[in-house]
Amino acid sequence: MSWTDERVELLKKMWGEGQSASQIAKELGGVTRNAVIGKVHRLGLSNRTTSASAAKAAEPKEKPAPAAPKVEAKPKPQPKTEPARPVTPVEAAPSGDSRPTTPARKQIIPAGQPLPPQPSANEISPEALAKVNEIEKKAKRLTLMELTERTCKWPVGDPATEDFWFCGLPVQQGKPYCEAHVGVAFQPMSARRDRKR
DNA sequence: CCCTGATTCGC
DNA sequence: GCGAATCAGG
Repeated sequence: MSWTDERVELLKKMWGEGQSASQIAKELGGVTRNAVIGKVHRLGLSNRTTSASAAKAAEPKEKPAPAAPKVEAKPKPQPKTEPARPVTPVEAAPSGDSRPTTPARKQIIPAGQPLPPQPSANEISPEALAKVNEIEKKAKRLTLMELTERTCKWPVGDPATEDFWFCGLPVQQGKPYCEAHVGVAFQPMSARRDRKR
């Protein structure tokens, strides 16, 4: 793959939006994050005020200084312009009953505790649900204590019963859930589709 | 260990 | 110009 105008443009756009090099590379396809980073540098756009390493490479080992005129004409302090960040909606806080929806919820009803009606929770694409049902078979079934940064925090079952655990599969980068659960947690809002059956 | 970006350098 | 390898940090 080569850096066509379109690809470069997308690169610029995404980079500007604060997307990571790996995400951009993934989106573009055919390139590695290294390629993206390399290109970013060549294009001149580099440090965004973002996480991770900001400017550590600020001290190269030794520079023979081949008469580098220091062509830096960019007195750009810090526009302090927070780029529109994607923002991650929820940080699953499995406390009490605050679960998004319980897909594979069994028909268990805690004695005397009728579950509150879950209105619009059934507007999830069948595909996504099916996917969830599948992965839940492989779920690590972790307890609250076992959850880590990279374990899916999707709750399964009812907290009031023994049938309660967290997915625990590897989370999707940056999200609190694994891929499958991200799929049902963050519905584009129009996964609507009338299956005629 | 996961991830991040930065730099180097042979191609 | 390109990007893998490497580096450096969180």
